[in-house]
Amino acid sequence: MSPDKYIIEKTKEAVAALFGAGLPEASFQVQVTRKEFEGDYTLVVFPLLKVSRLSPEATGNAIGEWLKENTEEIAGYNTVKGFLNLSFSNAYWNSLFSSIASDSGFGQLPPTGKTIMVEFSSPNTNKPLHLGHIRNNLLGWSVSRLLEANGHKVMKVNLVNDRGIHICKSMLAWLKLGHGETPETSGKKGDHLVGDYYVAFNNMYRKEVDGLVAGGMSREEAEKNAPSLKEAQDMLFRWENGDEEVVALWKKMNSWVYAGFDKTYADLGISFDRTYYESQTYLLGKALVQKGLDMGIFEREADGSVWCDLTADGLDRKLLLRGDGTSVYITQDLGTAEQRFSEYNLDEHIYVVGNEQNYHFQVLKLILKKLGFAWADNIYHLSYGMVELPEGKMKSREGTVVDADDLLEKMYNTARETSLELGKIDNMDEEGQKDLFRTISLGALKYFIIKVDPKKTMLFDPKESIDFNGNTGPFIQYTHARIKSILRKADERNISYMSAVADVPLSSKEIRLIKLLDIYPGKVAEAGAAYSPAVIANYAYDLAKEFNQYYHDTPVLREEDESLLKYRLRLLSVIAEVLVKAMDILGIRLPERM
RNA sequence: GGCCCCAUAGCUUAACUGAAUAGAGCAUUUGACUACGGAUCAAAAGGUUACAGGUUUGAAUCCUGUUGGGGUCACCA
Repeated sequence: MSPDKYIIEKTKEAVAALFGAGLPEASFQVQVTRKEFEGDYTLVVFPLLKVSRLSPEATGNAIGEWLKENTEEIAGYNTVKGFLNLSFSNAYWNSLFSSIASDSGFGQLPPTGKTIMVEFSSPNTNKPLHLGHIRNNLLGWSVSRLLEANGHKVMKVNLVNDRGIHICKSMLAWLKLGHGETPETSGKKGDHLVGDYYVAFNNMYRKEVDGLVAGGMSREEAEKNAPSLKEAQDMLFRWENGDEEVVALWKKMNSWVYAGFDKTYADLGISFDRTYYESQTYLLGKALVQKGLDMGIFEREADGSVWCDLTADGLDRKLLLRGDGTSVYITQDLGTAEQRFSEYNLDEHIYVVGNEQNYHFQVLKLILKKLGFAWADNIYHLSYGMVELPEGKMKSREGTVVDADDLLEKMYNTARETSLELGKIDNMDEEGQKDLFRTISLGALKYFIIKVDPKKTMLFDPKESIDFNGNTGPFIQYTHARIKSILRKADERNISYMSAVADVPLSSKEIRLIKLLDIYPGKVAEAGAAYSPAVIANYAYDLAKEFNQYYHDTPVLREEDESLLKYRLRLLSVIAEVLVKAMDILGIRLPERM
């Protein structure tokens, strides 16, 4: 049993024995003792004063004395103000560590039987992925892994927005200006190629608008009537009516984009269990609109459009079907949600989508609830903040968008330069080096993004790139490489430490390390409940830092006492394992050497 | 304007359900390589947790108001 739970249980007994009264669970609060005080764990005694009817000090001392007398594990105590600091016996720490070390599934919580779908990434096919998508992808991936560690069955899905006016714009520009250019002939990655034509369209369009305005038309009129926009709209119409030529072009250009996306996803190390395409789902939801009309919760206007009035709930009126009977974004979201919940019998559905869509998801849940779906409550919008640059928001018009592929390449180069400079891997073969540079650069990027609380707007400075020192991914990777290096040396000396669980005296730093290891499963649960991989990231850093401090003044391999030597090596190996597990949740690999 | 989110050291950021002197990293200053990995460690300095009230034994955390920033309120997705 974990020390904090143990203390709570025993304190309950103490309170009953000493004061003859019981208290609710919430009255018992235990925390790790702060460094500046003597002790391992601290009981907050204030909530217990009600029944003790004594001063905080007297209450703490009475409970401390009782615990010391009546348990083997608690060896000492002191009370400072209202805080009872308890010290566990050395034997207790030894046995706690051995139970952690022998648990091969440590940190993996028991199966819950729940199935959770996580939708993330969800790109448009008219432009390449950028920094914002990276945050989305990394969050979606790590939350999925986190929920798996919490014992859930997780299904990762992507919903590709492959249809609509935007892709028609790229297609149109390609027809007019492309001269048959392909990824092969141009040497461009498919998503970038198509993205370039999207930009080209907008340039063409803007010129037309300016021309019309110069000819005396109002800007508003001009923006609606520019010929290229009309053409794009016509193309969308033809697409919706299955025009073979348009559909063939659409398929061709989308296939280029998908090849490009696949490369970026592979570079990021993420994958999906299923990919949905809007071209196949955009008609879903119409039946639900009819159902809502039948139930009387939706209303049809004279022009045929259908609305849901949410003003009574403090929201607005929401359009669900256009006057011409076609559906809008939310219509298909209603439909896909229903389809997914029934097809996979989901217990929960998480959407990893930026916070600019908070309102959308609020409306979505509310309408589903009004339609009578109990599972509407099991939809969770994992809303994350934007990634901003030092000069402010990323704006495609101003060319400040940080491209995902560019960024990955720059990170790779930085990692290579730094590693080669340090010269520790000169004897590694070329493939091994490349793999290492990739691991380090991705580790840096992923950690940098994931360690920040998802809901906060975060700042990313590409010029300064990303640090490799301090609270960073590479610091944790480095720590792991150091531990592995020590363990390799132990192997060379044929020291077998894997089953070393002797009764040895532990230093305070060793106890701190064991304490940290012990709270890992709790951190996984905490992070899972909050859908926040950042908790795990910060935990891994704490553990790595604690190890570095310990290691600096404890020359492990020089220890002459054999049982102590083996014990310490075993401790290091468990630290390395836990680091690997924690970082795996974040999608970050830890190299054996670097 | 209505609704939602955010505000912590010069910068980037922690702090689970309220708890001890608000933790880190970067940058700055200083110290530690005759090493089991210096991508390290030790130390200094840096805070009225935007502001004003309130609740509480106790508030960065909860409540009210103010200021500042962002988002959203499309027959776009």
